[in-house]
Amino acid sequence: MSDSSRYQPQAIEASWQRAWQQHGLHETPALEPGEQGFYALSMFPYPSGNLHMGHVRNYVITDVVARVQRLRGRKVLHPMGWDAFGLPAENAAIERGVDPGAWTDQNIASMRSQLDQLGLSIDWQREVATCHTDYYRWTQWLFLQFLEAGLAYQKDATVNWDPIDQTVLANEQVDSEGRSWRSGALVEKRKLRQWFLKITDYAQQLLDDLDQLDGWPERVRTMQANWIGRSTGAELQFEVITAEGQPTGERITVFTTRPDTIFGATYVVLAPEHPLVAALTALEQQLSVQAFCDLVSRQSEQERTAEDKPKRGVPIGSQVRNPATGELIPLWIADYVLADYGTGAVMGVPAHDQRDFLFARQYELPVRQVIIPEGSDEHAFEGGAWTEAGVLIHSGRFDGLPSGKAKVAITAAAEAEGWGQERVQFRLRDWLISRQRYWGCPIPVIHCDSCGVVPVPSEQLPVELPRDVAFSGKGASPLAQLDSWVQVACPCCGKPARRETDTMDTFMCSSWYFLRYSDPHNTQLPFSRSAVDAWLPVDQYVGGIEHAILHLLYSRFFTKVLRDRQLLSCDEPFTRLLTQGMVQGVTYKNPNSGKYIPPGEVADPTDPRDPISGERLETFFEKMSKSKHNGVDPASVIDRYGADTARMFILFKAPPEKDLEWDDADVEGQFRFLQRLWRLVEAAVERGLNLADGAGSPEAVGVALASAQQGGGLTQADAALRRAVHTAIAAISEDLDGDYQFNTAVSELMKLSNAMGSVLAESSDVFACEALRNLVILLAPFAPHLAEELWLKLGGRTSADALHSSSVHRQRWPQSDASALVRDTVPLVIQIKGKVRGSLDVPADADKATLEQLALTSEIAAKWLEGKAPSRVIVVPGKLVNLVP
RNA sequence: GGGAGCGUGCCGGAAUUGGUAGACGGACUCGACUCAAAAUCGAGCGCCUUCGGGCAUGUGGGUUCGAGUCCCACCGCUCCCACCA
Repeated sequence: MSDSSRYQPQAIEASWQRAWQQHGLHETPALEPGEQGFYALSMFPYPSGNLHMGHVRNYVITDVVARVQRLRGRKVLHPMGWDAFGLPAENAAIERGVDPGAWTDQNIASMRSQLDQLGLSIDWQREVATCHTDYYRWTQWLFLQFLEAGLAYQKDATVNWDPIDQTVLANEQVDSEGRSWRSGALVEKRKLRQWFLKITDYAQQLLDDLDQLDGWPERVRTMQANWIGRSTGAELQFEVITAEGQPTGERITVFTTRPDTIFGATYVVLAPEHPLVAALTALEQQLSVQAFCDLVSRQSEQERTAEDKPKRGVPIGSQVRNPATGELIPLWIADYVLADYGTGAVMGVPAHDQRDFLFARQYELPVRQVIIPEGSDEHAFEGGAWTEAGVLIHSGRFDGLPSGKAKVAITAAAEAEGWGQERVQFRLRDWLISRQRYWGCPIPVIHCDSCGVVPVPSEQLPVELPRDVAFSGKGASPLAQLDSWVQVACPCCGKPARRETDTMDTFMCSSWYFLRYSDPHNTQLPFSRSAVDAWLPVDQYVGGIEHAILHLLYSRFFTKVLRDRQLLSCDEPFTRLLTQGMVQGVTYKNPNSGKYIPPGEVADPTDPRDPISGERLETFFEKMSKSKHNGVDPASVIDRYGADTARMFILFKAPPEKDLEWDDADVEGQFRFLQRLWRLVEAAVERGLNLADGAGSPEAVGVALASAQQGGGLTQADAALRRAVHTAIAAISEDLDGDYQFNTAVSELMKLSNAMGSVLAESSDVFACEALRNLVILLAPFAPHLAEELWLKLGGRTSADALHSSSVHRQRWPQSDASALVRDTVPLVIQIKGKVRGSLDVPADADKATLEQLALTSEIAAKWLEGKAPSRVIVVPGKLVNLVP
């Protein structure tokens, strides 16, 4: 075989990529008024400079979705951009003295060229980078919208301080062990004046509207609902009484979900940070309270919330009056009460709350049972809290009420008597957006001694990041140290004032990028309402599960705020969400030393040994990472097999939402499949088949079918071929509707090619052309370069045709012809008492009675029924007959 | 502790939603071609079997003519949330 007839992806992919680009094949068509476009979106990457397999999987999935929609005649928006602010650029500046902007732009260029090699149908005309002024001026503009709406505010806050990155972190950026999501450092507590967005104003909507999102994975919706964390209960007020018995006039407000247990409250606990602690501490308790508060403030979140940690606290001397019983009960502070949830104060009901119980036992506080199990006089309370609902006792006029009714009755009584009210509480906190870093979007406000916080007038936007900055990596933000930038005249009164030196959390920048794509070059607004309403919401969003809470929740919040500001119309930004699984690599680990061994150093994968010690290695699949040496570089795969093989492999190897095990042998197998397709087409070309002038099109096939009808029907080979083709069309179309099942879609392509391999040679030209035409179009979304090349080889277009109309990617998705699936006889399964005993070929149109007769008179029946008549016969037409003796 | 999900050959995974379990691919075995190897093509490939068949979708029950699929209990794994009052 000569070289020119071999499948060499390297020889075709780059040139097709260039041709598509030159002919603008992926540019977004303009929508007619009222026309519904299709918006396919991948989560945009941070431009680290290196494309990894996780990116590849993400973008390939979205690309297939976009390409299928185009073939189905939809106008598609498929953009890409860069989440380009963030710490790595600043770290590079500190470590290597490079300019963060230049460093980022270089990375963008390099990643973009890697992306281009994948053959993605991205409209690069709409590219955005969050660190460019033409983008971030609008991030600033949007911040001012929040400020104007009263949704952005400053407050002193105990914040998470990352001692390594020298910055404040949002709650969401601190993991369960109290470590920074980025640096891994144990987070400290500091009190600083910070900017917040009032996401809590939208808590209820963000929760309610999850119900609309039936195109989202259930678990993402559940995670968001948990994060928002709505609970209903009551705020109850406890009058403060000094140690000497005098009312102070103050009241402690607690939040509880169990107002029905109020009669069992035997003490009240404040968070150590509660603002009333100092005022209510009795003289003789001051030393111990001070010592305790110091101790708690030195603890990390992790130490404080460790599960098995004993609860600790001290009494502060004052008392409060239980509003239900009138009793005086002690006031404590304890480390298990959190300052920033609820009211920072809880009532202690040891009999009915496990934490309260442990605390009371430790400090010998009284335990009073006020709930017993329904329908029982027994004490369910046995050395642990009884936390279930039940019936009230020792609760005065509420005795005998079940918990549910008691909650309502007691809350109503509290409201009537002025010591409480119903209250809905959310776990969600306001979003802390200030960052004490340089490489972020500057917060566009000016602090003036006379005028206070003054927004930078929108015509002065953007507030540009200064470029002449020294990076030491120590102390405050570089911006704060740059007097020439900080010192500014107040826009309001003209007196000397100071710029805000904090920058925004990068999640701010990524909370609206999908809106900008609809109108990326607008210089008057972040986007026009007509453009954003024409394209939004995103029809299909694809990205990693790691953004299930953060990015997706913030984006939903932004969308709702901007809707309320009349800037756009939709309630939710993302109609359908696909969270793709991780890409895992073969990982070798020495179980004794714990060391990870690069696969290149393992001589025999069937008996993996440590190259130095010879010890047997553990082999497993795990998420690709540098430290585990289990990464596979996309560039090397493309070099060796081409992008189409990589794409097909990723789509075929696992369903999109499941983890994918990268296996070189399987990649090789995928490459072989594409080679088989190539040879199949080569053979067809040699035979003289050509798709020019509509050969094999539905019209041409229709004519051929009509004349075959006159001449006594199709040959067996033609009928078999048509059945294979139209089965594949139906199956693949279904796999790409609703839930995306790319893995089975690819397997259907394989089946079709297998079938064509065996019958194409005996088929007549017109049906062979029909098969080839459909095969190549069905292949196009998955392996776009190969499909385009095969299309050209087959004469689907000639090199003289204009690519932008005659490309395989501009064809129409085929329709399955139901008549091709019809067969004369079908196999009928014969079951005896539910067990399969054989099958018969029966006429496809046989009715139930005929099928029953055929089954009863079959040899299978004779053999298994031994002459007895069955007591029951179940006939499922087209499937089976079950004979029950 | 609360929530979500999952258990199918040697492996990744299919299964028209209650109707022939194991599609498709990988690995492996045999054969053809070759001096040989690779590639390619063909065949086989759940387990047991006295070759009639029997047993098989984590385990044990149940519903049904019929269960991987539905119900109950249990076992195991994964992910998310969690001193949230």
